[in-house]
Amino acid sequence: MADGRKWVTMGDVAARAGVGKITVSRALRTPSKVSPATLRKVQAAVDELGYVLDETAGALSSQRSRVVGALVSTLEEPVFAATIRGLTEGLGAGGLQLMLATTQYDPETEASLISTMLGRRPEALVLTSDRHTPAAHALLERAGIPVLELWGLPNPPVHAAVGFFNREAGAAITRHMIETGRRRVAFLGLNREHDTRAQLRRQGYVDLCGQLAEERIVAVTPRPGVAGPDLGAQGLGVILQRWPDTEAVVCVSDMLASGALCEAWRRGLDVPGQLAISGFGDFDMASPAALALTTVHIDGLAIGRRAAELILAGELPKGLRENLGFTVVRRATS
Amino acid sequence: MADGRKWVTMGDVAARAGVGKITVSRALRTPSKVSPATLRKVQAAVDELGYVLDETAGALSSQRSRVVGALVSTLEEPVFAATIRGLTEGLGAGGLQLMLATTQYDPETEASLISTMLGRRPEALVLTSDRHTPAAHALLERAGIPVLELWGLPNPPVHAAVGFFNREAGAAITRHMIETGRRRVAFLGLNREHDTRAQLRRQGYVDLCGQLAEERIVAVTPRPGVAGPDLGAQGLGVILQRWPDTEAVVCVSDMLASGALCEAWRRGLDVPGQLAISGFGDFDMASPAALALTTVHIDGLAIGRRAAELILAGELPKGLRENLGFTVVRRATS
DNA sequence: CGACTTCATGGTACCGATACCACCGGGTAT
DNA sequence: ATACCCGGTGGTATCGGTACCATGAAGTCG
Repeated sequence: MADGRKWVTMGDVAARAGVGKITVSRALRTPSKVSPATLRKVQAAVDELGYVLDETAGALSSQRSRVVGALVSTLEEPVFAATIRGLTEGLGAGGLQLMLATTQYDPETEASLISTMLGRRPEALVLTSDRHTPAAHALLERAGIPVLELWGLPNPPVHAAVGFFNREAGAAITRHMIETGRRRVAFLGLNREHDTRAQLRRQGYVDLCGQLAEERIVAVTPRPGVAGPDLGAQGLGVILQRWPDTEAVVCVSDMLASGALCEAWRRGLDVPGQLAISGFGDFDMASPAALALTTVHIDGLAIGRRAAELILAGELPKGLRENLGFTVVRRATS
Repeated sequence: MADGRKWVTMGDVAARAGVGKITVSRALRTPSKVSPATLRKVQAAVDELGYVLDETAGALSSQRSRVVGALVSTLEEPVFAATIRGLTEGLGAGGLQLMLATTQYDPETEASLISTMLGRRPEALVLTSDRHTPAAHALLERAGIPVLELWGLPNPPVHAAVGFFNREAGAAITRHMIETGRRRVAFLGLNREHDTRAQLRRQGYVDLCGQLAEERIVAVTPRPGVAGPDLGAQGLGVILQRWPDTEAVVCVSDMLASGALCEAWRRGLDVPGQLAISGFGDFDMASPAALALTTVHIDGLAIGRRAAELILAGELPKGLRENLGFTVVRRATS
C-alpha cells in the first residue's frame, strides 16, 4: 500500500480471534477440522480485518502452489477460448487456478514462458503447441510435473496429450468435398512456421490428392500473431488466378474460410454451386445464423474439461494420448 | 515429480558453483553486481542442473510477487484479446507477469476471483468491468494496490481507469446513422444484467432519440457467457417484425451486428440501401476483407499498453481517468 | 474403571528465497 | 602511512504460511 500499510497476516487474525495461527489456517483450509464455535470466531476476525490468505507463503510451506500453467498459441483468434473455459472451470472445482500466457505461435517465446511458468512451481503444465525447442523439452522433462499437450496428438507426446488427429481431420474435410462431387479442390494454408497442427491438416489434404485432379496448395503469410479474414480473401484471389476452374477450397481455419467466402461473394461467385468453401474449428461466425460455413467442429470445451480431469486425477500415465475426435459439419458453403 | 525427486534449489546451485546462495540470487536477479568469473560459474551450474528460480519463495521474502492480476469479462468473444496482449507485453518488459481470469460478466464470480487473485499478492489489479459487489469493493480498497478499470471511464473509478466513454460512443454511432439520412433507427442490445458498458452505449442511443422518429429498442438474452451471431439474427427478426419500416440497426456489439447482417442478406434485404447496420468493437470479421461492417473502432491494444505503462510507473494517481477515445468507421453496411 | 481412541488445539521447525549487515582486499585521498 | 571507500562476497534472520508432533479433554469399550 502506498502509505506503508502492510497486508494483514494470519498472525493478526489469530490474535484477533484469540486462537493460534495454525487454527486460523485450518479454519480457512479445512473448516471441518475446527469446532463450529472457533470457526465463527475466526470467520469474524477474517471479515473484520479483510484478511485474504497468502498463497505465496502457503505454496512455499506446503510445496503445493495450487496453480496450473497454460500456454496457448493465441487469444486473438478465439480458437482456444472454450478450452480455456473448460480448464478453468474444471481445475477451479479442484481448488487449482489457471495461469495463462500466450506464445504467439513462437517456440522461442514458448520456451521462455515455460521457464517463467516453472518459476511459479505449477502443479501441471498445459500446452496447445507440440513443437518445442530442445531447451524447452529439457525443462519440461526435468520439471517432473504432468505436461499435457492439447488440440493434437503428437507421437510421442512430451508426457500426455488430449486432442484429435489433425491429419485425419484434414483428410476428412477434403473427402467431404470429393464425396459431394468436387474434383478440382484447392487447399488454403498458412505460412506459420511452427504451427504443426496446421501443417498436419494440410498433410491430410495431400493424402487425398490422388483422388483429385491436381494438388493445388496456396499458403498465405500472417502478420505476427493474427491470421485474419483479409488473408483468406487474398488467398482466394491467388487460387482463382492460378487455377480459375477450382471447384472447392479447403481452408486451414475458419478465419481464412470466412475471408475467402466474403471474397467469393464480392466476386459474384455462386457458393456452393460454383465454388465450395470449408473452414476448420467451427467458431461462432461459422454458425448457421451467421456465415453457415461448412467446417470441422472441434469440441474445445470437452478438451479443456478432460484435461482438467486428468490433472486432478493425478498419476497421469506417461505416453497417454486421448482422442476426442472431430466432426465434419456440412452447412451452406458446400 | 512422480518418483520423489524434488525441485532443484538455489542451495544446490550454490554448492555446485562453489559460492554462497546469495551470490546465486544476485547472479540471476542483478548480474551486474557479480564478477564476470563468478557469473560464469553460476550460469554453468544453473544450466547443468536445469535450475529455475522459485518465484514463490522469492515473492515471500522480497514481498514483491511480480504478478499483476487481470479479470476480463470474457475470452470467448475476443474483445479483450488485444488489450491482454498489450498488457502482457508491456508488463513483461518490466518483469511483471499477468495472471488472467474470466468473470463471465458476473459480479459474484468477479468478487470471488478478486479474492483468489489477492491471495497471490499481486502488485496491481486490472478489471474490465466497473460493476463490483460491495464486498469486492471493500477488498479492492483494503488491498492497497493500484486497481485499473479498463474499457470504460466510471465516475468515480475504484482507483483509476483507462478507456473511453461508452455513452459517447453509443451516441456517435447513432449520430452517424442520422447524418447519413436515417430516421427510423433501432437499437439491438443485450440483456446482460451487469454489463454496464453495453448499457451506457444503449443510453447513448437514447440520448439521440429526440432526433429519431421513435425509440426502438430490442434486447436479446445471451446464453451464459456467449453472445453469438445467432442472437443478432434473432434480434433483427424481432425488430423487423415490430417495426417493418426500420432503416438502420445500431447493434451493441460486432457479434450481434454480424448475425443481423447475415440475417438481412438471407431475407434479401439491400444493405445498406434498404437497411443500415452497425456494430461495436471492430473485430476481425468487421474488416473490409470480410463483412465490411460499419462499426466503432476501439484501440484495445493501446488501452492495454497504457495500462501497463501506468502500472510500471508506480504512483498511480487516485481518481485518474484516461480517455483514449474511439473512432466511428464507416464501411459497407451504412 | 483404566486403556485407548478421537477431537480440537497449539508449539516449533521449516519451506526457499532475499534483506540487511558484516567482512575482506585493494585502490585512492590527504 | 592512515583513513576511507567500494566492489565482491557471505552469514543470518526473516517473509507468512503449513507439516509434524504433542497436548489435554471428552468419549468408547470390555
